Amino acid sequence: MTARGTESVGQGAGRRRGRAKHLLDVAAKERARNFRATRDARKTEIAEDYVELIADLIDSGGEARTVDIADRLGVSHATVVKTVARIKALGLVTSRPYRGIFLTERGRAIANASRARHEVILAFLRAIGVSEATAQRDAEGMEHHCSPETLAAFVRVIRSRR
Amino acid sequence: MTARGTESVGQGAGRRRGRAKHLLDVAAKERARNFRATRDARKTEIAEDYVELIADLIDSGGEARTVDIADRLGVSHATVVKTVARIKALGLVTSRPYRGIFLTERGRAIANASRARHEVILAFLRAIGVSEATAQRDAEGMEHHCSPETLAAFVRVIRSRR
DNA sequence: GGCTAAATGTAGCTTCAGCTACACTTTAAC
DNA sequence: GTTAAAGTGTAGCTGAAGCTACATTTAGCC
Repeated sequence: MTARGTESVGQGAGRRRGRAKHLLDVAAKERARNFRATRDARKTEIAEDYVELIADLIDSGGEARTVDIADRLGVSHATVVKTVARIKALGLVTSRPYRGIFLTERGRAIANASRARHEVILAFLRAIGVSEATAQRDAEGMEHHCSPETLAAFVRVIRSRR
Repeated sequence: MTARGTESVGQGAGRRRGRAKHLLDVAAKERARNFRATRDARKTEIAEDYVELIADLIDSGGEARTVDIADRLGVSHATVVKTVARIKALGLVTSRPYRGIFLTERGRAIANASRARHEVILAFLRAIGVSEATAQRDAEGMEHHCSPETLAAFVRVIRSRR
């Protein structure tokens, strides 16, 4: 706060250094928090994508294999191996060499929550008239950035359109 | 397709190797494309966040400085310097040592588009009853994952609620 | 005009997600 | 039972985003 900036609060657009901090900082801090939250979401979304997909594979076919995950995600199998090791360290899955990949209780809980959110967003997008293909695509991206409050609002919209 | 997998299409849930490819692959490829699109979005969203913020700073205060960007984004100034170098290489901004950061025409166009999307999402979230703070937060994250089609649907919802 | 604090830039590290290339197991077909 | 293809694992690279620590430049104040 030792800014010897011009305290001339009549800023305007032309000054070069020293801005009126104080008030503006509040909004800035607020925004920084939002960006931070988004960045944090970015870090967890890959883990969520994996457990959600693994749950799908297990539930619909019996087992989750490295190749299947790689195919569905569109990445190389080596990337899958590495990422699975990471989420294993996080306690979300278990695996033994050359055996399949399984969810821990925590992993299963996250997968279920993820899937529920995904379904809500998908249903919501369909409800407001978005085409199936686009809904599928956008839901994948939006999924990790919708707070419970927003999801609740989505549910209200879905209900109101039925 | 030299898979000597059991061509027994009556798959079920118990088999270990060799799955019925063919039909299932279509859905898998489709999904892979969605994941790929989301990953690609992830790569561009930081660049978009930067140009959008730089545009805001320029428009509302006259100049975009490294510290201001760092403050607003909640990252260290070193990170900003590095990222600005990257988006400069992409042709979105210009800068000279110890001088401010400015948008190129392309950068300005992207910033404008980004801001427009942001505003639509914000208005939409407010319209369906999401609180201001949450709307601000979620808009930040959703912004990069809404296709034009979805945005158009949002606009329709906003209109229908006025 | 000098001095000092703020701003900026640089160096070098970490983690993560992606890749290719190569090595090793499993398993299914014969 | 062998054997070769499919699947899995490992090594080592890249690029991006983040950090801290240190060096340099700028500019406001006296």
